[in-house]
Amino acid sequence: MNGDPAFRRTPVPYHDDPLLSFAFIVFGVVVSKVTLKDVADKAGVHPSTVSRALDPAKGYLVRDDTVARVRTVAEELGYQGDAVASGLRRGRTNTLGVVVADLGNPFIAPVVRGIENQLEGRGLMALIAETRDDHGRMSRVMNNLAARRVDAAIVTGARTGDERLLRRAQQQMPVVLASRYLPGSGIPAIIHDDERGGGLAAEHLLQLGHRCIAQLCGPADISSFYERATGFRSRLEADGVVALEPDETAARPVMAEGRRLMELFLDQHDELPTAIFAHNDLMAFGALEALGVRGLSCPQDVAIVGYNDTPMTAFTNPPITTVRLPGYELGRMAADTAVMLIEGGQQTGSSLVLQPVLVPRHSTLGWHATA
Amino acid sequence: MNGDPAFRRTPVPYHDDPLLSFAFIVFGVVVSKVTLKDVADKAGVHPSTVSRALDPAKGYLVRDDTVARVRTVAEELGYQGDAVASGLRRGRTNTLGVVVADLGNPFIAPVVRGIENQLEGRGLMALIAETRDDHGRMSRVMNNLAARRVDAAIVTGARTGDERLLRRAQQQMPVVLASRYLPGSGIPAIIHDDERGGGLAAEHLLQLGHRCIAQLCGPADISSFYERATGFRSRLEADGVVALEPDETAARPVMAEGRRLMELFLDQHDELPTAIFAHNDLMAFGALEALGVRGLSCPQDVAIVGYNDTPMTAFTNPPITTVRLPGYELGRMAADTAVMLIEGGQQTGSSLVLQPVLVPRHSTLGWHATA
DNA sequence: CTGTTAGCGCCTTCAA
DNA sequence: TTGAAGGCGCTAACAG
Repeated sequence: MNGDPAFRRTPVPYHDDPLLSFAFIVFGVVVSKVTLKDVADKAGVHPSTVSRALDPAKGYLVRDDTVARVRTVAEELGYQGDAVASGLRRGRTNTLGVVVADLGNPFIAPVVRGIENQLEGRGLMALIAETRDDHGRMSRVMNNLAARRVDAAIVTGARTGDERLLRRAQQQMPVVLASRYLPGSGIPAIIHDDERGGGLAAEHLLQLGHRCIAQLCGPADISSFYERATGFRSRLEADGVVALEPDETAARPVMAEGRRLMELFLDQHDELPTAIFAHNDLMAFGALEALGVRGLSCPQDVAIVGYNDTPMTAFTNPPITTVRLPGYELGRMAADTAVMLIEGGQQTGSSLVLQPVLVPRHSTLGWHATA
Repeated sequence: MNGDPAFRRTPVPYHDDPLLSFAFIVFGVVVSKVTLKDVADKAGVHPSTVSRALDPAKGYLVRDDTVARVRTVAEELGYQGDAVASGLRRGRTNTLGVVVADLGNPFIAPVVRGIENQLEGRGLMALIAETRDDHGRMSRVMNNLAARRVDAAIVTGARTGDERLLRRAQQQMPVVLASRYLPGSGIPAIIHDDERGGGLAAEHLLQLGHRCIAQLCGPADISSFYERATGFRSRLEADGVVALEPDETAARPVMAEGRRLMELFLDQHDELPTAIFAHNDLMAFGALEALGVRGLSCPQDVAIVGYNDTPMTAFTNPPITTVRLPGYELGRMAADTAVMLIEGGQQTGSSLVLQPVLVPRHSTLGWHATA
């Protein structure tokens, strides 16, 4: 990598070979842009024949030896079909938009992975965009996807305020919500049962004997956090326990906000709760930090439950009890749903709901009532 | 979300309004596909005028009031430009391919994030693909990107065996390597100085008094692991210490392989090393597990150094000493380089190399010589 | 400043 | 089984 020539890419008319319409200069090397027509000319057939011969779904229309000849010529010329032109003609780009709130959130990686893995093999690819939980960005992103004529969009970063936007987007492409949904919007969604997840967290803490319990809530305009909160509260109430909460919810479900809410709570309440439910693992770590600063330790002084089962939670100090969500599966199912919608399949009606599992670890199991 | 009507998307000729060439049925609602021509007709101008009026870079060619009128009509009709058609005509898709080895590797998230954030605002978007370190997949992915006429590709998942493939890909689009590079290939790369990173790890351990030191190596055909190994070895040798190694390297840089190599090492060597350098944090955790199974603990029995400074390493048990890489920055710079190449800029010559930093934590600081 | 013309590369009628 | 024709939606080049 020393002193490479400029990497130019200037289209120039190519005169030497009448077969080749165009050529490019790349790294100083002339490279042909071979088109269907070039292949057709060299093979002595019409471009449409080449098109048919090279399309697996249309190959049967062409005589076998013609197909073979065309294939050979295409190979020789290094023909590389143009998906853009094909997309324009067919009205299909074989591209999916994937809209996430935060690429840095560890929960999102398996989801994207599930989507990508499910798309691969079908010739589809994912265009990825990050909204950072910002409505303006969401708007721009959806417009951009519409302009690019993606065949469908999978949105994992929806907030309540985005509903109108997303319904409008639906007029241009199928939209599938993943992980976060918009109740009553009619937009198909693949989600996890967060009300149940919140309930599982509550039940676990109750069983361990906790009665003074707090929760640090994620943004209330995001379905998954709202439902975690509700599920948690109602399970506690069933046992006559009231969930304590700081008087704010997190602006974004990140570590810094977990820390801030924990501090806020400690400032506002004299009595230390014996257990805390943080709405995701990131916030749980923030809470952990805030406790540490005040000389409190987990699980001796306070038990903590997180959410998501982020890969490292098993190895943290202490290992964090958390609610595991099937992120990879969720991604795969969202991709499947999108593909089904693209192909005009029937929307079966209700959202698909995946079930969470509680994973007990030392952050709660290590706590013992000091009575 | 109960009993939504089928999500059909059938193109139908639209007769009621002669202005509108086409309409679609989406969710049972007829939605127009408004084209430039529709806007032009309604505004009483020629399509090219609309095209110019709506293109920020060409707007100055059109009289202000015409621009205003066109804008209004476009708004009224809900005109949404077609980036596919535009791309075909202009020979530019405003799309970048981003090829990663493993979307699940926590190091990759900030890189992708850096790329995406740098692209956003320039109207570019990233098509993402995962190779899973598989040569066949890499081949298919690069072909797919070529067919889609991406303006450039950023490849973070390159292995030595992919060199020919990627040089061929360069004839169709600019290629930028990120994180992993191919020495001598002439393909521009943004990397981190892994030889230095390995050296930092070695130096740290030597300073703490270790003399019996092992390393668990990542795949040798990936530049970054190869250089970590070399940098580590040579720094140790400078102090007359020979790096111990199991007789295999990891097939893939993942936790399971870290565990396997650690076990292999323990089986092959009678003497327990006092410190271990794992080629990334994932492998470090694998090693930690393997040690735990044999009743050994870190840092009391063995000190461990990881690599990457994966977000959670600060919170693990024990917190892991690791080498921090500027992943987000690397992504941004790779995107910048790609954009520069797209715009025909000069390739400045050498690769850009970012510097790693050692982050000392309890996994090494907690170790004390038992002499 | 605006209109005309001519495709970009492909695919899908329709006709032979 | 193949060819001819036309156009997807947009934009660059050329006139005026």
